[in-house]
This record gives sequence, structure tokens and C-alpha cells, in this order.
Amino acid sequence: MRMSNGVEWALHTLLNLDMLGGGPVGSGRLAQAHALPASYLNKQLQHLVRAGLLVSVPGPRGGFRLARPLADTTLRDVVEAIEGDARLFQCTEIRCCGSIGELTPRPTTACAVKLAMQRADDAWRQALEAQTLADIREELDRTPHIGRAVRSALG
Amino acid sequence: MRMSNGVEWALHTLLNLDMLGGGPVGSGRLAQAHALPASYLNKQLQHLVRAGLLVSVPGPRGGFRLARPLADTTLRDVVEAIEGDARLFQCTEIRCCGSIGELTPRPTTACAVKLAMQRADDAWRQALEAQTLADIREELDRTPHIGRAVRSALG
DNA sequence: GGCTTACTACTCGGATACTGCTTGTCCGAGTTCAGGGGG
DNA sequence: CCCCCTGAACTCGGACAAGCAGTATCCGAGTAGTAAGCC
Repeated sequence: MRMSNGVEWALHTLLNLDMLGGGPVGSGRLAQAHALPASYLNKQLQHLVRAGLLVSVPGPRGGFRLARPLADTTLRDVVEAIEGDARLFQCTEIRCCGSIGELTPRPTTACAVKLAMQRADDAWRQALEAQTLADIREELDRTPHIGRAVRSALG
Repeated sequence: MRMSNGVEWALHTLLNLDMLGGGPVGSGRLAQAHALPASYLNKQLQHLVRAGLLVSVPGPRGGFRLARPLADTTLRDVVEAIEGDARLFQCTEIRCCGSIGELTPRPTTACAVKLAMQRADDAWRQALEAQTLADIREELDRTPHIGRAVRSALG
């Protein structure tokens, strides 16, 4: 149960785009910034476009730019854009199968195991939602040479 | 990023073992209880043995029995026994790669993205740890026919 | 009759194939820009 | 000199393979129980 690398790529790319300002940047240069496979990064950024976090501009001088300020984008938005919004734990209702399932009437209440795992899932998503990319950007700005390097590499 | 089915299987199996009392139960019967593939369930239960949640008894009349009361086993114990204790988000330090990485000195502080994701990870694990299997057992006992069915199917 | 011993049946445990998803790559559709020709 | 048109280059977007973890299965090692043989 490992999260896709695309989440890390997406987060750093969003932060880089914010440090550069408004203009669109192509996936090729964004990939070069962190030595990532360009086409595959492009694929991940398409997920962010569909989720409304990025806007894509076709043609020469095109690329991707932020759809809204980083303060309005939470970690949860990014994770769910890449990974989907499926639950970490998927209940397959095995309580209704096999010899035990046949000996019990159709349950009317939700599976207690499922509910317990969902509580943890909710805590995770809530913690993700409580942190915006602007918070991380602020953290990064404590070391100013990072922003300078980004502008120097991509600007 | 989906959790393995083995977690669900392990949780229900642990609960079933507790409802039956102390004696060891073979993986064949435990699997039959929920119509699961026996050998594969066996593999998952081996993980629980290595984690110290179960004790295995070889030979005829052998099987698996609980190593300790359910009140001493948390959801986190089970999840980490099956899935391992690796972080959901694994930072690959791409900030040090590519053209940006070459323009920045070796960072002395931890990656801000990594830290933010770890905070959510910690919230998840904490929520898992706050719930014991005894709590779920208590929830299940609200509908007594479940326990009767388990004892009737496996006892 | 009681004890020892060999055998059988049943269990866990790990080694061995198979499947689906994540990862990675490639090519086509669309758009902007530049340059040349015409008015 | 200005405008229009054609072509080329560059971008995103989705379709097409490769690698790997999760899934499923099988067989061997070991043990408890049983039954037969011996004292």
C-alpha cells in the first residue's frame, strides 16, 4: 500500500509553478527541473487539470499554469486528484459470505470493521485537508535560495 | 493506493477466533467461514504470527489461536502486520535532483512536503491505534446472532 | 492387559506461477508563431 | 508598407508496452493421534 510517486511529483511541480508566477510552463521543462520522465509527468498533470487544480494551454508557448492560488488547494485535493477518492480500506462484505454468512440474516447495520477503518481514513483525509500548499510554500520560503534556484532553472 | 484484502480477512478472522474461545483453529476452517482461499488466508495469518498477534500450533488439532486478549491489539497492529510499517507517502527527495537540485546546496532541513504528508500519516496511524479489536468485538455483540453463527459454523 | 513403536492423517510454512496495476513510452490533434507572397 | 496565407515547430492528450507488487496455488516438513505388535 504505497502512494504513487505522482503525488510527490505533483506537489513539487505545483510549488514550482507558484514560485515562477503566472505564465504557463511546459511539462518538458517542469520535468527537467527534477529529472523526471517528461511524458509520465505530463500524464500526472493531466489528472490535476481534470481536478481543476491546473489549467493547460496548448500550442507553442503553452504548458500548465495554476488554476487558483495555492491557499485554496489542500493536500487532499492533490492526493485525490492523483490517487482517486477511493477509500484506503475497501470492505468486501466477507461477513456475508461463507458458512458464517449463510447462518446470519442479511445484516441491516453497517459492518463494524468497515466503520472503524473509515474513522481512521477520515482522520487521514482531515489532516490532509487541514494543510494547504500555501502553508508548505511558506515553509519553503524560510530558505530563500530555493526560490532563487527555481526561478533560475525555469524562469 | 488500495489496502490489501488481507487486512479485512485478518480482522474478521481475529474476531472470529476470539468469539470461539481459546482452542486453535485451522486455516481451512477459518477460510471456509468466509469463503476465502485457504492457502492464501494461511499466508496472511503467518504475518500475524510473525507480528506476535497469533500463535500457530502445528500438527493435527493444530491451527491458530490468539496470542493475547483483543483489548491489547489495535487496528494499527493488524494493518502493520499485513501491510508493513512503511509510510503511505515515500519521499524520494526529487528536490535534490534535476536542474533545481543542482542549483541548490545540499539541504540541511527535512523536505517540507515530506513533513506535511507525514503529519497526515501520523494522524491516520494514531486513529488506528486508538481503536482496539475489543472495541469492535463489543460493537458486534450488539447483535448476538453473529456470535451464535460463528460458534455454530466453527465451534 | 499394558507399553512401545511404526504409521497415517492433518497442520503450518515456504517456494512457485499468475494477474492486475503502477510505471514508462510513443504518436497524433491542435495551436501559435514566423516567414513569404500579394495587394 | 500592410495584410493575408501557408508552413513548421512545439504543446497537450490519449493510446500503447514493460516491470513489479499483490494474488493465488502447490508441495514439503513436522507433529499428534491411532492402531498394531511385543512383552
